[in-house]
Amino acid sequence: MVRTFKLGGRRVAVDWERDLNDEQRAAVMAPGGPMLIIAGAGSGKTRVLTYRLAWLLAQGVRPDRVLLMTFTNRAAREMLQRVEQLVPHESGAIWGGTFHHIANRVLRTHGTHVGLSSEFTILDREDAGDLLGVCVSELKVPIERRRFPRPRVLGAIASFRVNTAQTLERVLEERYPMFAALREPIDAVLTLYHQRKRRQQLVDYDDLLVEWLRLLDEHPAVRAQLAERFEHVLVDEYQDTNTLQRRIVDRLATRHRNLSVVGDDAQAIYSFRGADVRGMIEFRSRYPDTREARLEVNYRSTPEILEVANTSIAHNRTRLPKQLRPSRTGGLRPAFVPCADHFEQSRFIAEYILHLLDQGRDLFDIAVLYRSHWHAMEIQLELTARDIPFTVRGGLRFFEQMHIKDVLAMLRIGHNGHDELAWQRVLRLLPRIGGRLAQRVWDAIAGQPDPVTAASAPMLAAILPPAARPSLRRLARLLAGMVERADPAEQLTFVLEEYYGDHLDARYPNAAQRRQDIEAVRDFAAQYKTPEAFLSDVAITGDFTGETCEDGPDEQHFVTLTTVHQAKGLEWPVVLIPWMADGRFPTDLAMGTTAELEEERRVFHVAVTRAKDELYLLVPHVWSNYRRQRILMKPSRFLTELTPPNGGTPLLETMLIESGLPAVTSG
DNA sequence: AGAGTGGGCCTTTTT
DNA sequence: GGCCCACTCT
Repeated sequence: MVRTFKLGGRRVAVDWERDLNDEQRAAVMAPGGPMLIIAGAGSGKTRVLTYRLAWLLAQGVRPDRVLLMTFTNRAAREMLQRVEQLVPHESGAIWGGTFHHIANRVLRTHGTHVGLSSEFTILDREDAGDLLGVCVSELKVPIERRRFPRPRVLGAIASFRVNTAQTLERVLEERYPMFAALREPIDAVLTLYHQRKRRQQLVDYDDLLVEWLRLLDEHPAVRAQLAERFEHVLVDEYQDTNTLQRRIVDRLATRHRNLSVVGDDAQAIYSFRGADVRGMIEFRSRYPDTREARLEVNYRSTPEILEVANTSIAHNRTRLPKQLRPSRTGGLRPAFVPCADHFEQSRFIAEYILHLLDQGRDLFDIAVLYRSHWHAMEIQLELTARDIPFTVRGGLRFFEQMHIKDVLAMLRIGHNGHDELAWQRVLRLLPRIGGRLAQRVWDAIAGQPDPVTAASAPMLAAILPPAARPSLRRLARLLAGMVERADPAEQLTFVLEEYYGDHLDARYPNAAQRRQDIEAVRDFAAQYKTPEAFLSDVAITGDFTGETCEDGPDEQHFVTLTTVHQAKGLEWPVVLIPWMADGRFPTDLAMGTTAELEEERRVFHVAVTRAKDELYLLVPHVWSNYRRQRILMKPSRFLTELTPPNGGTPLLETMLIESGLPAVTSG
């Protein structure tokens, strides 16, 4: 059945019959109203969302009246591109992106209602931490009560509070009991932090959402305007939304009530960020007339892999029961690989990758997925030693690396001369200037209408000790030259050539690599016309590394190393999961409560369902920790619980490591 | 006084 | 390995 529609003078043809199975088609062609699409891993969730969008457009819905909320900007981009191919329409007309991205867009135009000028600056996590640190020292919190939370932790506490819409007291009791006694000083620090942000027009990630919701709640006219505008609201990865986000969605859908949410409760893995699966499980209680669609046919994995996934997740109590059904025929059984220790584990991974290559696999076919970044350390060393090319997704996000943040800080000063954090950062880079002198310079220029000009005033250097004066003069000249250039790419080139390149050479052994990084940023920045557009995108998304890989001139192939969290939504023919030991996966930090353990099991579920053909689960039996103590590890309970109690066929094939590996080195 | 440097502590997941 | 603190050098 091919239905043809006339749209914008162009005939579009989509074969809804061929491209979709019955389950998918029901979801795609559903009428308006609230709809919950429960989409198991690999069941074509993205396809359903894109075809749903295409269907709506084909029905005559105007693209600019559709809102698509996704978990990453990349996901939005990919879906919208696909929709454009299916149903040609004006590019960029559909609003799509992460909650933070859309919030930024909304607040740049309507923010004045909640006290934000359109020029506000977005703080990333490190900036927020720096500012919190300043607040702690300003309040002179009595640190003799030793364990006062670090700025990072303070940020996490503040974030958890707003994202779950709870009181500070409650958050401390439930998640940070060790700090419960410090509620008052913590509260004082957070209050000061909030005041400082507002006074300087600074907005952290959470503020984007908080202020968006406040805008909708306190300004009925704005809410009416936005709710009227978005005739259809679609939310991806609904299982990972938090209270704040769900409230925003609810407000936006008040007028038309055409709200489609898609997700998989078995893949809810962001509770540490305030997300709550129950939001999805209890969707119907908020929208009693919800239409439900289920996608349970898995197109990705072999039946053997799915059996592991199904058996494992069945141990969870908080879930919407479902069973992934294979569309593929039988393949290899997933393998359990016991290793003597984590060195042998790394060697196995390296050698097995070489073995897979011999069998005709490509490096791109293979991924190593782990629970925490540091689990990959020895593996990286081993792969490097054997010249196996690999890429590490995440870890330090690209834009969070020190050298990238340094040059971005210069651009931030050019965009907003009153950006204190950027000034402090840049000033502290200068020889003979540390935190104290940086503060002194900032105090001198902060009140000036144009701090960049003020910094070049000849008299200013007099406030510094003689040794520090030349570096300040040089910085002033640099900034003055930079702001003469209007677009961000040129500014970056200027900064790199005139100053930062030398700085790198003098300071880092891998200066060439860092220089390349900055050049990559410059190339990325070339698509932006103004520094502001560039800087806010960079602040909200670290979603850039993928781009360099694809657009890079060298078509190099590599194995992927990534945390499970960052692997979500991706797939590989061969997946290796190291550290399948209790205390690692599940991590011992999340084995306290049933809820935590169930979340860990969902992380495992995500990991397993990334694999298409082959899955290897590795357990090192001994771990030598940083104190060189040798610690015995037990196989993960996620593996032992897979074994049928009364002697059925085991789900895993034990794969013993054959000799040929170098002898285990001691110490 | 404040910048630079070496030693001890610990390791979740991220828009 | 990364981060904070205490110590030493200018």
